[in-house]
Amino acid sequence: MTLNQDTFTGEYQYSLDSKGRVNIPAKFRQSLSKKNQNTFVATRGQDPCIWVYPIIEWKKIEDELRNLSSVSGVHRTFIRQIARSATPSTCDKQGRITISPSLISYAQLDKDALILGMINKIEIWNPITLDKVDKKNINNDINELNALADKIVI
Amino acid sequence: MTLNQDTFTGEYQYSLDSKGRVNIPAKFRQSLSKKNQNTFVATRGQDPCIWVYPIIEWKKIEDELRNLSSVSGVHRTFIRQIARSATPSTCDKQGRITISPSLISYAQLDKDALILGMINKIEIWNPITLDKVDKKNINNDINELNALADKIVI
DNA sequence: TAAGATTGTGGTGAATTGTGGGTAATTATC
DNA sequence: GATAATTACCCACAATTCACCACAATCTTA
Repeated sequence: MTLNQDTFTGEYQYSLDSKGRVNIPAKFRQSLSKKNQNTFVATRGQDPCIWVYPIIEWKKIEDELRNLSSVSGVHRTFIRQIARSATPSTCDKQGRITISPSLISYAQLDKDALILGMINKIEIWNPITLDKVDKKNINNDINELNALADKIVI
Repeated sequence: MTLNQDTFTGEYQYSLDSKGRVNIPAKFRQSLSKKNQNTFVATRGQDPCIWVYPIIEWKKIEDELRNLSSVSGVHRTFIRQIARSATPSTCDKQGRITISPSLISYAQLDKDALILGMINKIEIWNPITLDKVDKKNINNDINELNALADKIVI
């Protein structure tokens, strides 16, 4: 059975090699629609991880950013934070993308890279970091989860 | 893979040479549409940095400025800041543009130049200055930034 | 269970890119 | 109008990046 296109689920532990390359899980590559031409855009996540978008999806963000006026200081800061770290990367024949050094250091990536499917995007974590963040969040979120129940049915 | 044209993302650290030349990142040059004929317009940014527009994009800004009424003192000041320092520059065969001495001193540029993609334009910073501005912004605008992020980032 | 196909990882060579310097053309100055 | 200064253009080298190849481990299928 074929799932939705450009939709990512699951968890994979791969290695980041000495040249900053990580493998994109085969299942993710299969889900990726042809339009993307095997290209992703990696950028800073809101958490200390890397967000990887199919390029088609990223272009939507780009269009929204384009409509923000640079007369506003807040807008400028926002655009800068998102845009400066955004780097496109096409899968090589082995299915890997290259991560820029600044993103690697932002996500504190070492040898191990944990790849998470997040439906419309992919997250890359240092496993240790994710562990810490998970533990921290367990205690926090009960109220907000209740609020979510109004929005989504599982 | 072809991204949107005339759209710039990413961060690059290059050097400003003794003749006031900076390299335009190869990726930016590839993104630049033919119509621009490898020509940019550099001007003062609203932050202490240099803004570099593809000439086509710059012409749009000129049109917008034209429509601002000079009756308003704020408008006049705004137009003056941007217009007086605007200088066109075409890439040489190595992909560099020349920055005018007055812009160099405005952005307090030394040997190192940090080039940022800002979607529809390019920013050139002294890395140290950007660092300071970053730190200042982190504390100020968090609420507004989060609000923006909720709207735009997916 | 065995054979085939697929997937993840490391390394190598070729093409591209960034940087410095030198020469010709243009502009400004006296 | 001649000279000096500045600007623009071109060449060459070094470093980096990118695309490809090969192997080993894993999964699939008959």
